[in-house]
Amino acid sequence: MFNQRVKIKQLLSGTDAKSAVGSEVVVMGWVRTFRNNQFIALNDGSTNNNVQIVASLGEFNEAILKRITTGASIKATGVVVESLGKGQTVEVKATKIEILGDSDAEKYPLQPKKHSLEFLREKAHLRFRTNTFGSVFRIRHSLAFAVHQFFNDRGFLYLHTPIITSSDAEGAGEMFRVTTLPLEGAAKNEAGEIDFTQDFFGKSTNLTVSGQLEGELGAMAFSDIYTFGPTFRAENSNTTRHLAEFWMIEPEVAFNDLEDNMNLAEDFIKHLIDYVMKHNQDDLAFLDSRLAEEEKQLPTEKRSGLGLVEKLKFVLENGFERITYTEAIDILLNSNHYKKKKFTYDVKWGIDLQSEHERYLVEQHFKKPVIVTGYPAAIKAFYMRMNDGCEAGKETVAAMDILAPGIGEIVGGSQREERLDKLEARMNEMHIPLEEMSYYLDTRRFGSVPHAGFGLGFERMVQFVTGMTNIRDVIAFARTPKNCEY
RNA sequence: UCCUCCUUAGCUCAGUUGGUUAGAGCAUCUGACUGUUAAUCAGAGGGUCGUCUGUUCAAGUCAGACAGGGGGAGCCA
Repeated sequence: MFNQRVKIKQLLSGTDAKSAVGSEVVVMGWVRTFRNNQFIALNDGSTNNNVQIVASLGEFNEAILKRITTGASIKATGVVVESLGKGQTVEVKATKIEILGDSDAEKYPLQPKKHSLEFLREKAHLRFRTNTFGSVFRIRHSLAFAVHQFFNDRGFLYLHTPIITSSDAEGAGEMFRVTTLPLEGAAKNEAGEIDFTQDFFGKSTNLTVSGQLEGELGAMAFSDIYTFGPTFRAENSNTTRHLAEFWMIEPEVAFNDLEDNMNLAEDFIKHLIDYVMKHNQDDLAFLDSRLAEEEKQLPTEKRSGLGLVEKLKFVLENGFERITYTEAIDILLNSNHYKKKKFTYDVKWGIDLQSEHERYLVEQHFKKPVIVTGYPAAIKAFYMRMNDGCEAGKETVAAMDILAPGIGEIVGGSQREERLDKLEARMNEMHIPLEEMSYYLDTRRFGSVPHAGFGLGFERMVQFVTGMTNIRDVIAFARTPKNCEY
């Protein structure tokens, strides 16, 4: 057996470290730096912290030492000793060092210094080896685990909704077509259009933009379900908050109303933060200090004031602000910001809230996450439940968006329209073909119940917890317009 | 898709009102030193200044087009 190593995280962890002193260990990993021709900072990705391997002078031949370069992989055998130097409590005094894989120092792109995120983005296959991305992706892993833990503990069923779908009724965005038809010379029908009956599925198909509709079907049998999978949008969005391929979590719960839905979403987000704060302290501490350093470069008025860990703690300890859309509009209209005409987009009842409006509410007015409910029906999707007793022309739906500082919309959800007649009327109004959605309407025909759900953009959550400002830096290999490397 | 900024050594960046041989730190190589923490010291190599076109006696510097990237907006998660 080759692998009898101890993971660096375990080797360095408080109680284990002391008790290991005097014992022989094998560690394997990649060289971060080699200082003074004696001290190897070795990392294996289990933690942000490096273990220091000491190659005492004169005990190793030059040929081996020359090959200990940044990026090289080594296997070191040695004895755990209390460190003579500062900066670490224990270190490994090497008795044997084997080079597993050389790394030409002249060609290896990563250096023991700060690189720009833009540069590292172009070296996406190597950036995992940096402190920043190491921490980001360990936290991403923890968040994914915490998602399943949260729902599993609450008796939710993890429903795998399809990635290829034929439904295009939700209108959540532009879709990627899935086809095996040839690009040129595809069969045409009598009308001169491409004949999709000749296609693999016998109809036009796309990559999913949301698992919600299928999720609702599951909730109508299992009561509580969630999905967690990749989602695709072919929108030409070039921003720090959008990806063409991203991961989304969509719980759907029978018998929940909008308030239950909000409570679930708030508990969920807090659970995710809590889990990471308990399990990724080193990573958060590193990202915290990284952000603090970055903030120092900013002019005072642009600084956020709260450190990353402070921010997460604050969110954990305080309730999310809950306001209606109508209240939000009033707050905006009464703000000095509005009176001084500082908004680019006008504010009046009926508009969709613009980024600048959301940012004002979250970052200036409330300074905490805000849940906005009761949006105008005209700007929301067909499946959202119509609120009763609305003034004519001011119909609202039981929608809710959670807005987070620095990210904007992190959750979008609603109580669904469970009344068949109302749902059909709404679909007709919005020109959604009832026949194609017959399977969906069946849930309202046979034992319909009030139910609600929401979607949380996983990458946006990772952004929020890590403080990374560009969404391309929280997914391993980002897919964005004109960019599908690796 | 729109607005805006950027592109100079492997990396991060400087480069004056257009002017002769384009600079620094880190990295690399050579040597010295040796309990270092992005080690230090001395020296060396390394650039068709994003691409193309134009203005000019002369372009890294001015203008235009294109490409790539950043930030913002829209669409949304």
